[in-house]
Amino acid sequence: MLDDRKLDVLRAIVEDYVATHEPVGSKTLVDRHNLGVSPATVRNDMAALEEEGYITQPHTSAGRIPTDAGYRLFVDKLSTVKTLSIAEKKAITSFLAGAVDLDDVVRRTVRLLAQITRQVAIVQYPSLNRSSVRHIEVVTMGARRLLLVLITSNGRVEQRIVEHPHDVDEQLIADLRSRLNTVLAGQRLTDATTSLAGVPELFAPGDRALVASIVTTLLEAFTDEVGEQRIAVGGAANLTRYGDDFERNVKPVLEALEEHVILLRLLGEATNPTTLTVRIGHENPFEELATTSVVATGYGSKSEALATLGIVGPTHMDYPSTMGAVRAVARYVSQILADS
Amino acid sequence: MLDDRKLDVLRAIVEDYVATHEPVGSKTLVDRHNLGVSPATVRNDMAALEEEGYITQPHTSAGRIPTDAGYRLFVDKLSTVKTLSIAEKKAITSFLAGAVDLDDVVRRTVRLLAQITRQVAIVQYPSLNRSSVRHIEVVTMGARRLLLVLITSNGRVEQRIVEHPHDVDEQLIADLRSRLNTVLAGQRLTDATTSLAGVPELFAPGDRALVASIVTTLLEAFTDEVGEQRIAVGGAANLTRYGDDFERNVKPVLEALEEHVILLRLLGEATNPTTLTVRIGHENPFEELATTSVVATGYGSKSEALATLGIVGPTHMDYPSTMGAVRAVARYVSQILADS
DNA sequence: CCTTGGCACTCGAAAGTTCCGAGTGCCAGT
DNA sequence: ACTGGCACTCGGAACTTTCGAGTGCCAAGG
Repeated sequence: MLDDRKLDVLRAIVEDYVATHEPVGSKTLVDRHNLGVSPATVRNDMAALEEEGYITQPHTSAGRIPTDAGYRLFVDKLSTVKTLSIAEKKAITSFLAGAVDLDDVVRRTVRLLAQITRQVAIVQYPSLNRSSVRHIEVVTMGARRLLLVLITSNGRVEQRIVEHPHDVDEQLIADLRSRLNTVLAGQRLTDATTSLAGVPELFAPGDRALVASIVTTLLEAFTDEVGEQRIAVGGAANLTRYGDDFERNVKPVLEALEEHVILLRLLGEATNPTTLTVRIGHENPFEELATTSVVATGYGSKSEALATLGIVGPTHMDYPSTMGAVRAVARYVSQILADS
Repeated sequence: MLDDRKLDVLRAIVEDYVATHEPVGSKTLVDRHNLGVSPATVRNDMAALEEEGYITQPHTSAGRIPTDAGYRLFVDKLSTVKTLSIAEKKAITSFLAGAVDLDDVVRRTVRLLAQITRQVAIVQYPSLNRSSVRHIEVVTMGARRLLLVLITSNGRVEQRIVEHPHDVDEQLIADLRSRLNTVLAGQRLTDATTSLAGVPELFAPGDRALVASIVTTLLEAFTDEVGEQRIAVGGAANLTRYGDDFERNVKPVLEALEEHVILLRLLGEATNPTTLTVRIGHENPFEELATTSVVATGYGSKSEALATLGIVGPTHMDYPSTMGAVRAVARYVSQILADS
């Protein structure tokens, strides 16, 4: 039904449309891409492609543009992910190498991804699901306030403030600090609940109320973190290149960028860093983003994804380059994180 | 030159134009606002106002719109900052009260500000300039890596990783931790340089290289932080309400939002929380943002501003309401921070 | 049987035209 | 000093015309 030449024509249409953002007709197509046939032949092929639902006409007498299905076929069968140039790779590593801490890695990654793809970039912070407790610090802040600091194995730091009714003995704090660390050090965050259960009983009855409230806050911090899933976004200015029809294309994306819950659903499950997820137009779970595609992948260790990163852009994006960039960035970030 | 009625007319023009976004003529003006005079009289006044540069005509036969100077006069002399309703105030306090840590306060503030002003909100993280060292933690991460955690008096936590060539003795770490805390506790970040200078000499010659590198990293963290000035941004989706002329109005703002250095200059110096800074159109330091106004103010303690927050929006915004909202949010955030 | 040149046809976009009325400035009258 | 009246301006909306890229179909040719 769809022989090789028809597929060639589809590929040419996609490439042309992505480059020009204008419906492409049979004449221009044979001019620009050297398919060895006449416009009339191409017309027949186009009719077949339209029949199959891969391309469509915006209005009766105009060229064709790819449908979501057309892009899908293009991505799956007709294109190969473009690898970056050596210069680009170098730029990536050197840009990421300057990061001073985990937050900085994420910030730099977003910026980088936005710059090289020229799209809106989204990076999920590494999840704490798999991480464990490195250290817990308890510090007094004024007479009746304590600051809890949680340091996790992947370098993330969380803090919580605990208020308490009476003044607290420094000795008690020191005691608490050492006990918490003994009990929790090396524990998975998800396992901490059981370990913490017995802690209050180790203290004198008069102190138990305070200790219990600290333990509760700590547990909250653990579960919050496991669930919360922070996200960084960048490159929103690239939305201005979407072309016109601002209301339909740009506004929904801007709105989605504000809602991290939506972004998480867009990014989808963290995949293995070698697998790219591409969601084209209506394939993504939000109707308002029907003219928008998502290219995402996991990052983290080779075997196990820590979190997801990706880009959001118009369906008529340059998939091979974008996919190459996303994949490359994910790899290099994984490398940086593995090193540190 | 400009009697009271002319000023009334200017006020009416600004209010009308802000409400409708359409040039306003003498007839409609008299209809909507009950100035007790005829359109002809208003026309004369308008001619005078135009002469003085407060209003202008987009084209010969259209109504007038305020110039930047017109808005300036309106803000300075013709309007009073609108106070929020009790319901709004309650909503603010309850929304901010749920914050779990400093980062969360900032995130919530941005969101809140964006929502009630329906503009793009910008919040600078509290500066460390005035803050002091609460605690320093040194934790081993694997055999050859140390994590430094700096906790400041205003609850901010910074982290740095230090690599080192040989394995490190736990005893040395404990020693280092206690000495650093002894030397630094309560010190202003800006004063820390001198205090830290003598620290390496307190250790055995063999350990001094390591200690020195830690001290250096710590100092870097101090100065970085004092200089860096992090920023949170939200409500970009409100840009879609700018009206058309996307390229001229929206694009530059989106671009500015990516550049935190630019945002800092836009926000300007932190002022006392009771003083609002309003920068209208060309008054702000970037030509591309000539159609954009900034409303900002400091927040922090009553006497001393910690940092700045504000909004960015089109020059034709509702200044009284916006200013009221910005001021109210700044006050409530200050209160929250003072409490914690 | 697939390909091609030819041809009549379609229809959106761009350019041109007309029309309307909100808005203006000015002046004479109260 | 204010007002009603009046001639004038000119941008925007609505309509018309023109243009040409693009199409589908068909008959002829390898």
